[in-house]
Amino acid sequence: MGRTTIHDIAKELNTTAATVSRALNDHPSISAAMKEIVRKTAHQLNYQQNRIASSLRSGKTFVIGVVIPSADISFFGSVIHGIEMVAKTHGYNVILFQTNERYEDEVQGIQTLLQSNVDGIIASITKETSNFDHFLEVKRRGIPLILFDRATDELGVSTVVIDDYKGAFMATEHLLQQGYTRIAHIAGPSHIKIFHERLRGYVDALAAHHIKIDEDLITYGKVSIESGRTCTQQLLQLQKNRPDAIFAVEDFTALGAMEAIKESQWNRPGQIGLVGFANEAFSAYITPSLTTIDQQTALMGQEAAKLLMDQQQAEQHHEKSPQKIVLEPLLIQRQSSMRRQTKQKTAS
Amino acid sequence: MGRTTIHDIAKELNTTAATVSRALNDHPSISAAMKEIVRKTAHQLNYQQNRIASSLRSGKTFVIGVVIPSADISFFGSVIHGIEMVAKTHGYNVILFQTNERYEDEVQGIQTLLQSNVDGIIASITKETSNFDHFLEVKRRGIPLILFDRATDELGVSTVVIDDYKGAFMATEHLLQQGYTRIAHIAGPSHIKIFHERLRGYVDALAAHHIKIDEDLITYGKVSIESGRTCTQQLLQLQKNRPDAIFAVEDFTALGAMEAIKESQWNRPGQIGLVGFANEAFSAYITPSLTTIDQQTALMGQEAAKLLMDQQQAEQHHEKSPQKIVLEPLLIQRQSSMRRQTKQKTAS
DNA sequence: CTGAAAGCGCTTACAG
DNA sequence: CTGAAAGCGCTTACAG
Repeated sequence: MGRTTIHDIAKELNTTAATVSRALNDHPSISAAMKEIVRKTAHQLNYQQNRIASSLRSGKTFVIGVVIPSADISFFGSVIHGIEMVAKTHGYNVILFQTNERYEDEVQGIQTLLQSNVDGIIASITKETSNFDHFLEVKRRGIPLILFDRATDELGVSTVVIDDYKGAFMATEHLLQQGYTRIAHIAGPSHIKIFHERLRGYVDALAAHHIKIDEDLITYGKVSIESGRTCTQQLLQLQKNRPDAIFAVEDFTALGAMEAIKESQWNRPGQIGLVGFANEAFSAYITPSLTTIDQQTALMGQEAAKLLMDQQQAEQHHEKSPQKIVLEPLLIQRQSSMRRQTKQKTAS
Repeated sequence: MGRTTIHDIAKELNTTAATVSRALNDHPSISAAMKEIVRKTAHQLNYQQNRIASSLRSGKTFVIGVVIPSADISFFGSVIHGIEMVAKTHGYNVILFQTNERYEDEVQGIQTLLQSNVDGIIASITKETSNFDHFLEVKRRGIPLILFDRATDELGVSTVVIDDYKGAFMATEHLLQQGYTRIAHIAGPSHIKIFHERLRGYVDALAAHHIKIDEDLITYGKVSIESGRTCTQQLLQLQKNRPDAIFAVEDFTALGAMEAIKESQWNRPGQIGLVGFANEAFSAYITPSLTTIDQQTALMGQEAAKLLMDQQQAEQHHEKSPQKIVLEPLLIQRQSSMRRQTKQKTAS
């Protein structure tokens, strides 16, 4: 009864725990013969290292903490998928902590992770967070910290984000290339950075193609299906300069826009172009399927984890200066933006 | 430099680490006055317990391991959401391990979790797994194990599943109540338990309403959009007894069926009823919106975590006999099954 | 190449 | 009510 320890193996072989430990950890000063016999015996006795004991002594836990709003949001589910995949290949485990967008939970999460002596933390901050003391404590302890998506420059840590500006630029340019000329934008609240960036991308894409910005074609929504519908109804009521295409700030807004278009008199395929942003799970399956911008969510997690793994190495040597990784958005072309409705499948 | 330990607090107060430890853990034999001063000092010195050290000594880690195919699948994302929420309120952390449906990864995951001395494991087994030795090892060590969704009776552990039979029964009965009488079923591979249960629910619902089973109306698909489309095309070609409704084994199959229906001559609203299973993210947003069965995924995680928390208590006293929790499926009524197309919104 | 010894930071019987 | 001491299972400078 009771798990096999290195002492059991040592006793079996008439040697010491120190030697067994070194052998199992492939320490260079142990003879090949010794390593061999130790490993064999360990296997025979069904030995499994006690990582807790190892961690306490060595100061390394091989655990990283991930702090996200909710695993129930597909975006974050996909990111932690990427994180865990990379972490695993480097021998690290992942502790998951959800904040549910609450600042207090975030503070508590960081504290628990510090108590657990994690070797690093990857986080996406809550919408509520404006005080960063808990993250500063992480830095003060010398624990590598990576922020993704919801990042801030205030902390001077490495970040992984997607290029919202470029994504919006691509979306708008795609509509132009399809031959649309009066492209409207349903924006989100401008004080939120990602939405502001998407607005900028839209504006600059038009400018780059020498199209004058028409303020009437920019409307500010509340990032919801309902809001997308309402905004679109307004846009379609414009007397002159009615838009012939809409770039919506994200897919749910686009979905509402699509409904409004379908209910309008301009409901023929290709009549009003539409592009969303996010590549939500539903966007491939609605009718018409929605052209959108993919955010490479799993890649985002992988890159964040890779940054963290790099910093694990770097710790020994010298502090690395914070890195800023900006992922390329991907244009996913589907039916909703195609000017000429060619024969296509709904799903793609 | 260096974290505050209980020894630092003890020195500050001219007492011993033992007393500090007891005070912080609210041990009954410590005076209220002592507890008060210890807590104050701990706070002043910014003390945080080292959970690793605590775990090594006490044998309890307050960590549970969760083993799932992938966090990138919305079903599992939702379940781990539920698990983490409950675990947190009980002071437990969650280590996440993904198998990506590979048996070897599952074995390795269980091994890592055992090395980390987790206090319990919640898992959903891979499609590949047919050898359960790694799970038996968990049992042998006396570590509580809970299986959800992909469960097996072979291990004699507690499980949380959804009532697939009942969900299918409800789906079929709903179509009957809408006035459909020739209800077809696109089934999945029958050797997979959940699909077989859904087939049984369909058959029994018809029987309960004295409707004779027509073997021509039961077709076996491959659980994909394409398969749903093909199967539906076949069904609609039946000369006599053409179905007036279809119950699809899951939502992607239903999506393919919906496309086939729309492309057919029976494409008027309410002409052919359709119900899916799973309440996938897209199902509310396609046109028409898809009636389906919700699997209460977050609740599944919560129930699994609650079972595990119960067993943490029980361990001290006596082994609890394994429990089997069967969750109620929820019928989500949307447009695709409505006989009379009343005025409705697309999303609900 | 191997061993003896100390110690990571806690918890907890055993005394008093 | 508090203290002295042992020990959880490892790792790792220090000797030889």
